[in-house]
Amino acid sequence: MTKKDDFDLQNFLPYLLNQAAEESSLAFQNIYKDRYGMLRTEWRVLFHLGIYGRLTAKEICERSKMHKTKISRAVARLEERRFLTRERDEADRRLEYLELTSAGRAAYTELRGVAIDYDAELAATFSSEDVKVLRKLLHHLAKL
Amino acid sequence: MTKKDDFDLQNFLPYLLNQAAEESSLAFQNIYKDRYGMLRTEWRVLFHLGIYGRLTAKEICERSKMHKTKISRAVARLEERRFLTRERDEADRRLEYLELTSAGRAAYTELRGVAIDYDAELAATFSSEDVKVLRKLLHHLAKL
DNA sequence: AATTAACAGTTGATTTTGTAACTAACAACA
DNA sequence: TGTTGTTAGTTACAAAATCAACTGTTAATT
Repeated sequence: MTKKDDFDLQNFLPYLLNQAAEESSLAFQNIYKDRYGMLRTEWRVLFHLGIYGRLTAKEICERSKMHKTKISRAVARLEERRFLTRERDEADRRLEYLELTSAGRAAYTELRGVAIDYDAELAATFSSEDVKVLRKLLHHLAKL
Repeated sequence: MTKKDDFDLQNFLPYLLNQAAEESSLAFQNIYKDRYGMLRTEWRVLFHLGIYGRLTAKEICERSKMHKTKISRAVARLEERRFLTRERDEADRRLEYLELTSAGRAAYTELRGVAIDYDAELAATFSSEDVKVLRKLLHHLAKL
C-alpha cells in the first residue's frame, strides 16, 4: 500500500503504546476471563488486595488511578463471588475496609503465578538490558 | 502502606503498559474529543484514510487490528459528519472504498499537526537514544 | 446451473463504561 | 448548635464496546 502522507501512525507514541498494551494484555486477559469470568477492573482490585492486604476503595482508587465507580462495581462483583468481604470502619463510618476471603486469596495466588510466568515470558523476548530500559521508560510515561 | 505480598504490580508489563498508554493518550484524547467530538476509533479511521488515501473497511481493520463493528460504526459517524464518502467497488460489490472529504482532510491535517507536536513533546522527556529504544521495544510488543 | 461456503459489512441485544447526581457520614466554623 | 463544605461510596442514565446473528455478494464445489 502506497502512502499518500508521510505521517507515521505506527510510531506515534500514544498509538504505539496502545497497540503494545493491548497485544501484551491479551494472553493474560484470556486467563482471568476464562478461568474466573473476571474483567480487567476486577483482577486489578483483586491484585491490590492480594498485595496490600486490607484497603478501602479510596486507597485502591489512588493506587490504581481507576475511577471510583469502576472500583465500586468491581468490588460489588467480587463480593458477590465471595472473593472479598467488607467491614465498616466504626470510627469513620464512611469507610469500608475490603479484604480477600480465602477463595479470593486462592484466586489471587493462582493469577499471581500466571502473571509472574507471563511477565517472564514477555521479558524473555528481550535482552535483559532492554527489559530494564523498557520498564524504566514506561514508568516515566505512566507518571506523566 | 506495608505490603503483605511482594508481587510488584507496577512492574507487571501488561499493567505497566496499560498505565503508560492511558496516561500518554490522555492529552491527545482531550483534543480530538473536545475539538471534533471524536472517539478513539474515529480518529484512528480518520488517520488511516488521511495517511493511506483510499481504503476499504477491511483494509483498515487489518492495519489497525480494530474489530470490524467498531470500524463500521466509526465510518458511519464520520460519514454523518461529512468527513468521508463511500464508493462501491463495481467489480466486487461487497467492497466499499472510503475516502476523506475536504472537511475530513482538514480535520486530519489539524489533528496530524497536534499529534506530531504531542509526540515530539513526549519524546523530548527522554533522551533521543531512549526514545529510539522505546519505539523499537514497543514495536516488538505490538507485533507479538 | 445449483448448492454451499466464504467474505464485507451492518444491525441488534447485551455488557461495560463514563458522567453526573445522589446518599450518608464527617469536619469546620460561625 | 446549625449551617456549609467535604469525603466515601453508590446509583441512574447515557454512551460505547462486544458478540452473535444477519444481509448481500462473490467464490468454490458438485
